[in-house]
Amino acid sequence: MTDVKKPRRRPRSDGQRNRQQLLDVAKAAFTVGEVDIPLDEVARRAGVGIGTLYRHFPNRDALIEAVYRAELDRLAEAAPVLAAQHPPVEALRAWMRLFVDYIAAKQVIAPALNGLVGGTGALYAHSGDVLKAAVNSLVSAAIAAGEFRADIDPLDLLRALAGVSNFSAGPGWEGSAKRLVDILITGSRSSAS
Amino acid sequence: MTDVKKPRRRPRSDGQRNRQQLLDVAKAAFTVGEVDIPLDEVARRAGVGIGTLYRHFPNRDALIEAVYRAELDRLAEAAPVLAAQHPPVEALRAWMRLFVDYIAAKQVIAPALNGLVGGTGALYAHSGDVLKAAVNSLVSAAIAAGEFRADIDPLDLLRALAGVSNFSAGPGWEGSAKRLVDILITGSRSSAS
DNA sequence: GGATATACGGAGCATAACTCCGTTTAACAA
DNA sequence: TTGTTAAACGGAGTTATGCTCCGTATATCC
Repeated sequence: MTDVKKPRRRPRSDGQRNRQQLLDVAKAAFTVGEVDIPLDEVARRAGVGIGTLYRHFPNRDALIEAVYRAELDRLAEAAPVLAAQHPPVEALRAWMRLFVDYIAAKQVIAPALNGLVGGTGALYAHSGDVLKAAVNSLVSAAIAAGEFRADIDPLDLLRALAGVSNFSAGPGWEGSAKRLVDILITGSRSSAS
Repeated sequence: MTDVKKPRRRPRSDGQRNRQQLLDVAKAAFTVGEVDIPLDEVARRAGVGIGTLYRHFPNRDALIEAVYRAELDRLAEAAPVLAAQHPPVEALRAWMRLFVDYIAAKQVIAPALNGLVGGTGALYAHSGDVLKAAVNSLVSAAIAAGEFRADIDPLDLLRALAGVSNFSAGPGWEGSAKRLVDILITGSRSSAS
């Protein structure tokens, strides 16, 4: 019953190359706002056949997810680094701001996030976890240091942050988002009422 | 150049009836989670031809928007009522909780919200305004009463709230969302840090 | 160099969005 | 009530796009 892996052969080099090319093209398109780009077009730009695209990514969501996941992983990786460099609360604040910056710079996350939530939700199952773990560690540290109330749910903060990404249009958006980070931090402090 | 209106005739009754029927069917479908329901199916359930649907709503987004807008308007209307019944901060808290309840009860908003943000964005232009006005009045009152810091942007709170609607799956979600409301309120108080 | 698993490509199918236009009907006036 | 007409209807047909299928090509390994 155990899932046996028998990698009889090393994965083919052309396969990996094409896969990466597809991801690059897709990411580039999403970043420019072409969220609804036809998959045929993605394949064309990547210089591969449509069949190849579908072999690597069984459907549109799978492709978006792959792009999305890579970005989120990088964001999550920043958490431990920040935790090592700053006191708990400031580490959290810095991370949340990074989150905002990240969304502001690459439109990948926000648009990809939408249109997926309504779908299978399978994306969140994983990607959620990796981010969840990141905030979790930061918030736990703040609570352990007595800076945060013990009843703060890290997910709450993540949710609020994700919301901001939905509105990532409009001028002055970034500053607004960073103010929100401060509100959230302040509201979570143990000294607060 | 002024936009002249000459309603030579009263709008036809069957037209209005069909339009309403389409809205009802669509709302019902969305509420049950059938966000991707084919428009032919919507027309069929409403007992009208596909042509009729498209005359009333030029495309899918227009239909979703119409449903969505009606719901948001109702939510916005609650703001003045609550403001009359409670002191400023509590009115805001109550309204934000209503927001959460609303999302929890009817899945209309969350799924419809997604898949539209990535689109034309025209939806937010209006619907945003009506909600914006609602929160604005509540927050302004709280600031005027000296309960909130003067630099609080009502939109920040709205954004955070909208984010929660994205994660409206998973157990214990509602309680979590309400905790977030409290965090936001606490973080906005003038007494805080 | 031969065998074979692995990957490729793109024609073709299915589905769903959206258009077009001939037919029907509600509103109004005489 | 009946005639006129603007308004609305319906659904066949067009187009666009997601996705499948399978014969061909090639990287890997021996």
